[in-house]
Amino acid sequence: MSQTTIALADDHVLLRSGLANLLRDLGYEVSLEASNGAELLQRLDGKNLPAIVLMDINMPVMDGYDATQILKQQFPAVRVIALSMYDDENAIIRMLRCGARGYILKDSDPGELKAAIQAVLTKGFYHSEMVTGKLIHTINHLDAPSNASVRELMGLNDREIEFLKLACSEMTYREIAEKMNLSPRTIDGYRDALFDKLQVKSRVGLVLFAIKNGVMRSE
Amino acid sequence: MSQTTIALADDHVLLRSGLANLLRDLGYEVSLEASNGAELLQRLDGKNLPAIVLMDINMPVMDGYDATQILKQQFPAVRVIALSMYDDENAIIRMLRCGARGYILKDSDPGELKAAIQAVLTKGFYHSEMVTGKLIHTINHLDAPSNASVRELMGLNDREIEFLKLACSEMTYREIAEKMNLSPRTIDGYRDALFDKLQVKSRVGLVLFAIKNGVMRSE
DNA sequence: AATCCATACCGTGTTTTCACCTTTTTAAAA
DNA sequence: TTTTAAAAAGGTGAAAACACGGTATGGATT
Repeated sequence: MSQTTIALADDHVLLRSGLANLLRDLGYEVSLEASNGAELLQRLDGKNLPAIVLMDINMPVMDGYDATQILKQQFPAVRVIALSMYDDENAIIRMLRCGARGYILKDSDPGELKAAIQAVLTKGFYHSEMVTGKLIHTINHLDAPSNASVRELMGLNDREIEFLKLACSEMTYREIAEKMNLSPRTIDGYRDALFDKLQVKSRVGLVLFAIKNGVMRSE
Repeated sequence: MSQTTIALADDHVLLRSGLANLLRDLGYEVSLEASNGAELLQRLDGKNLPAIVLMDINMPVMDGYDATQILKQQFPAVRVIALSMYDDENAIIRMLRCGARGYILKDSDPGELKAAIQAVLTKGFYHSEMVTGKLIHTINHLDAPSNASVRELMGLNDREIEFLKLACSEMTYREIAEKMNLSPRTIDGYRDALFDKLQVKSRVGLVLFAIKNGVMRSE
């Protein structure tokens, strides 16, 4: 069985060389070293593709996100493992969305690097506990705040929340008034109260607030 | 150190009893067995709370989703591990969103059950490879339609998409015109064109469309 | 050169939205 | 019963949004 080939994309020369050495020690073949995403893509010629790319995120010219995305659609067989300095939640999610199969920190120990590579080769992905934890956190906290919390946080009452929901539609205030069995003037009052409470100054502001806070999702 | 107490909620008597036995064999104390979510909540009295609840999802009267959600806000200290027959992606996500700290299948082996319990006790969560895989899949595929698809589907051009993004703010059209270096009249034109293309009839409609189609999320 | 087409732009008029300030109604509290 | 507070409703005027029917300009196309 032939050796697993790996490509590197990282703008820090020393880190890149060190990493290449380490990978060779681990028994892999480093077939390509690029200093940014654009160079990597340009030097991949379609044949002799690496099995895996270790991709830095922050790189000049073209960063890891874009490079991964393009790589994924151009050469779907090549699997990307993101390589980053920080365990930033957004970075992780974003790289995964771009198609990365794994995400490891630059200060991981060689054992983890090898584990990641092997997992990606055999199972198709590698996700450390750190990544999983962040993922769960995102799933849970990206969850829009409930109506209850909106009520409490912003001091909105049932009627105002009902109005807010209706404001997130193409109805005019007059039509909303009808639907709520109130005078248009009363609706004016609700609107002004919400403008004040939510610190917005237009109906679009109301809609954006409602969306951001998950006021809509109830029905 | 006192024994870890665990509560069970499952409508299948046999499975429940078997599970209780197994847990006792593993060294845990089973303090409560309920046949559905409502019964569980009703029999938790605030003191003598279990450290962990093994929660079935499909139960009569009140299912695992609602029970977990209520439990979470009523007794945040109690940690829920979901227990399910199927590795259904939506079920997993939904239970995690409801506040479950772990998700294991009913046909897992006792070792995994114990691992899950210990992980939840010590780290606060347990997520098997199966769960992580599903999560990644969701993150990648639940992805909102891209700008590209909006462009294609609705026939919007770059400038229109740029306008659409700005329309999702509290700026007036006049201000948007300034920011885009165009006359307010031109903006009128963009608006009218979008109203037509997107089949909406107000600025709120534009905002709702943009949100629904993920036009915003780019920056 | 004439035509087409897309983009940018203009005029006018109506409706809706927003701001500010006042009054009536209702229901609970003193 | 009077007081008080909140909800509902109103008047007015200015700004913004919307509708409709046009014009000007600069490429491509023929």
